[in-house]
Amino acid sequence: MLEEKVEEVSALLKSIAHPLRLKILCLLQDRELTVGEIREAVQTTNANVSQHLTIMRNQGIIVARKDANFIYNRIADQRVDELINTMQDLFC
Amino acid sequence: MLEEKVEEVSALLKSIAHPLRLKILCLLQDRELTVGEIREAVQTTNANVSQHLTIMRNQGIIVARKDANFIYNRIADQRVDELINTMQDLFC
DNA sequence: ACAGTATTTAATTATTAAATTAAATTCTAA
DNA sequence: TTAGAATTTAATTTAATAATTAAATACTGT
Repeated sequence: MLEEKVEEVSALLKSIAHPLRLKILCLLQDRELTVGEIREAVQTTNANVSQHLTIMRNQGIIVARKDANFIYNRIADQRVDELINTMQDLFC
Repeated sequence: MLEEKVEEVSALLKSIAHPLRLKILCLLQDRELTVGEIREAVQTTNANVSQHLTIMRNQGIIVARKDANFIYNRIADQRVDELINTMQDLFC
């Protein structure tokens, strides 16, 4: 793997390598969810979910769509979806 | 993904999600290498390589074999090897 | 315009991770 | 048995992450 790719991929992994973020990504595998729905599913605070979503948005993994005062989140990068699938196949 | 698995997989990802460690894993994909060989390939200090190897050994990703005063390292978990391959397919 | 809901931002604190340097182990070969 | 090479360990410093709380923003419906 080229140096440049190593940096890119390790940055991507870092943004997935947190229990809450991994959980969020699993929730978003087959649907889009609002911050509130995610908060409800993972049992933490809005601020906490929001901050973790921000990390993943900055990484380009997740995109948000606004509708009224709800923000719907979904996985932006198809490859990340495939990576999650692979990890589930391998480790679950 | 079950809560228990989420913890397990995110811990695994964390131990891969560092540029130096990812680089080391790529180097070890098709062979075993000593600490010195790895240090040479990644251009850092022995201590630094050693510490990163320790992290991956503790995670069970890497095993070491001692011969004379050399320590040969290799990937211990076949699934990690497959994960690296998948990432290369997806992102390289 | 106002009250209420959803989300983000900011600030603080605590925890964990990383790199560096030097000292300590472990083994070999003479 | 001692000098030298390979690796680890320990200690220190610096930096990055995470959670929490409170305040701010953005939008809705009345």
